Amino acid sequence: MLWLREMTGAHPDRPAPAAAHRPLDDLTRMQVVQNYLFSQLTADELSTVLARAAARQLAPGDTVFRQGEAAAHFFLVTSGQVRLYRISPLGEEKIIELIGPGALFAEAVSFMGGYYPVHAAAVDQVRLVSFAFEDLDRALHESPGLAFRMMGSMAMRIHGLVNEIDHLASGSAGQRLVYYLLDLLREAPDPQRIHLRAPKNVIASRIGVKPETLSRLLARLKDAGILEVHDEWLQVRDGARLKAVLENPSTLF
Amino acid sequence: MLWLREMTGAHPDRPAPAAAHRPLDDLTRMQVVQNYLFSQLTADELSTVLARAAARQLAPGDTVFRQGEAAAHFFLVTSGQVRLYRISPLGEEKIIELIGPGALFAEAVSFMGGYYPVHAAAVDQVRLVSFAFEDLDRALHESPGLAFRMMGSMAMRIHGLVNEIDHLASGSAGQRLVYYLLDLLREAPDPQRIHLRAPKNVIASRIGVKPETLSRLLARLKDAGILEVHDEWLQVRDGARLKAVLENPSTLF
DNA sequence: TGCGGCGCTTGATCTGCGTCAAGGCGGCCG
DNA sequence: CGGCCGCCTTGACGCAGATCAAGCGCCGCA
Repeated sequence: MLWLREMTGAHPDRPAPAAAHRPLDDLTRMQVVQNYLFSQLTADELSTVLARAAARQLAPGDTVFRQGEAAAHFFLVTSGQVRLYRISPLGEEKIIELIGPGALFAEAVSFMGGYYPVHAAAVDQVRLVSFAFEDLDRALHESPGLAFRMMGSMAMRIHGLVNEIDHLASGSAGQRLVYYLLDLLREAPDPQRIHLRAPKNVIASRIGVKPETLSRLLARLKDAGILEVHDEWLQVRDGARLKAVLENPSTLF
Repeated sequence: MLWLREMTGAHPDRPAPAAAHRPLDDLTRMQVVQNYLFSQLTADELSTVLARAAARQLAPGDTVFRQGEAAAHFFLVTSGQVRLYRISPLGEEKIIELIGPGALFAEAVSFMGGYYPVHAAAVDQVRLVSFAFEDLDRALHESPGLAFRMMGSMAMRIHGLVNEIDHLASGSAGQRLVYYLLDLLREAPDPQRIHLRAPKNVIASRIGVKPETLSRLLARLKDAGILEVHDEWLQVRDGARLKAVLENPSTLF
C-alpha cells in the first residue's frame, strides 16, 4: 500500500486549522452505529473500526479532501451537506453528488483503494465523522465473519433502496402516506394509536409531499371516518379501511 | 425455528420437475457479469464463483425456495418476476418484495448465513440464474482483495440508487429524460449520436413517465432543434443546449 | 394482397399536487 | 399582558403529466 506514505501532511490526528477535531460523543456514536455499514458490528469490532474516528465541524466552503489525494479516510455526514465536485479542464466546477445527513461518502473508493476522484467541500455548516480506512481494514482481517456480515447489510440496504424507488415511482401521495402510517402502526404498542414522532412538515418531506398536501390528505382520512387527528397523535378508527385504501386508493383519493 | 422441519421435500439441488436446469449460455453470462456484484471480478474469480451456476426456467407459480430452508443459493432474475412472500399465522400470504429482471435476491441472507426468511415463487414465466453461495465463499477466501472490491462496488451501487431517488423526487420528467440522454451520450462512441438500446416504452418506464409523455418530450427537443429522432437513434444537433436544459429546464419545458 | 396487431405519435381532456395567499392557534419573549 | 413568530389548516388557482381516444406506419401471417 504505497499511498500510505503520501499522506504525510494531513494526518487525521493533527487537527486542521479551520476544522475542530474531536473524539466522538455519545450522540454521534449513536448515529454511527445506526448506519447500515456498521449496524452488524460487535462491540469489539466497533471499537477497532472507531479507533481513530473523529468528529469534525466545518464552516461553509471548508475542504474535506482534494481530488488526487490518497483515499485513506471515509466520512459520515451527521448534519449539513457536503458537495463532491470536479474541476473540468476549462476550470468549471461540476458537482458530482451532494451528500446529506446520515450518508457516507468516499467509502467506495476506500474499499477499492486508490485516490479520491473528486474534491469534497462543505456546502453549509457541516458536522461529520471521519474514519481511518486502515482501522476498518484491520477489523476485517481480525474478524473473519465480519466481511460477510457487512456485505449482507449492504445487500439489504440495496434492496431497501430499490424498493423505495418503486414506491416513489408508482404510488400516489395518498398511498405513500397510508403506507407510512401502516409502517408506524406495525411497531406501535397500541394498535389504535399512532404517534408521529416529528412535526408534520418533517413527515411531509419524508413521504415526498408539501405540508399543505399532507394536511389535506389527513383531512380526507378524517372525513372518511378512518382516523382522528390530534396534533402528533392519530387515533385509528377503522384499521381495515386504512389497509384497504392501500390496495385501492381510488375509493378515497 | 419449528418450521425447519417442514421443508423436507424440496431441496434446491434437486431440480424441480417443472424447472429446466442448464449451464449458462453466453448471453446469460453477459447479464451476470454486468451485475454490480460481479462487475469487479477477474476472469479467474468469475470462474470460481460460477462453478456451479445454472440457468433455470420456471413456469408461473413454480417455487424457487421455501421459507426455512438453509440459504445455500442466491439468484439473479434475467426475465420475468419472482415474488418473495410469507405466510402469516392466519394463513394469509403477504408479499414482501417483487424481484424483476437484473436484480439479485437471497444474496443478503446468503452473506449473513442462515435460513431463507421468506418463500420465493415465480409470478410469470421466469428465467433466472442460481449461484451456490459456497462458490462465492471460496472465491472470497482464495482472493484476498476480492471482498474489498465487491464491497466497493456495492457501495457505489448504493450511491447510485440514492442519487436516483433524489432525481426521481426532485426533477421534472423533462429533466430526467435529458439526464438519461446525457448519460447515454457520455458512454457513446460518437458524441453526436445516441442509441437507445430498447424500445421507447421501456425507456419511458425507466425514467418514470408514460410512453405518450416521452413521445411529447422528444418532440419538444426536436422542435427546439436540439436533436433529431430516427427510431432508436438520436442525432444530437446542439449538445450544449441539451446540457443547458438540465440546469434550467424552464427554457424548454 | 389484404388484414389484424403492435409500437409510436398526436390531440383533447382530466386531475393530483404544487403554489400563493389568507387566516387560526399556541408558545415565547419583551 | 400584548405582540410576534412558527406551525398548521383551508381556499383558489395553475400546470405537468396521466388518461382517453383516434390515427399512422410497419410487420407477420393467412
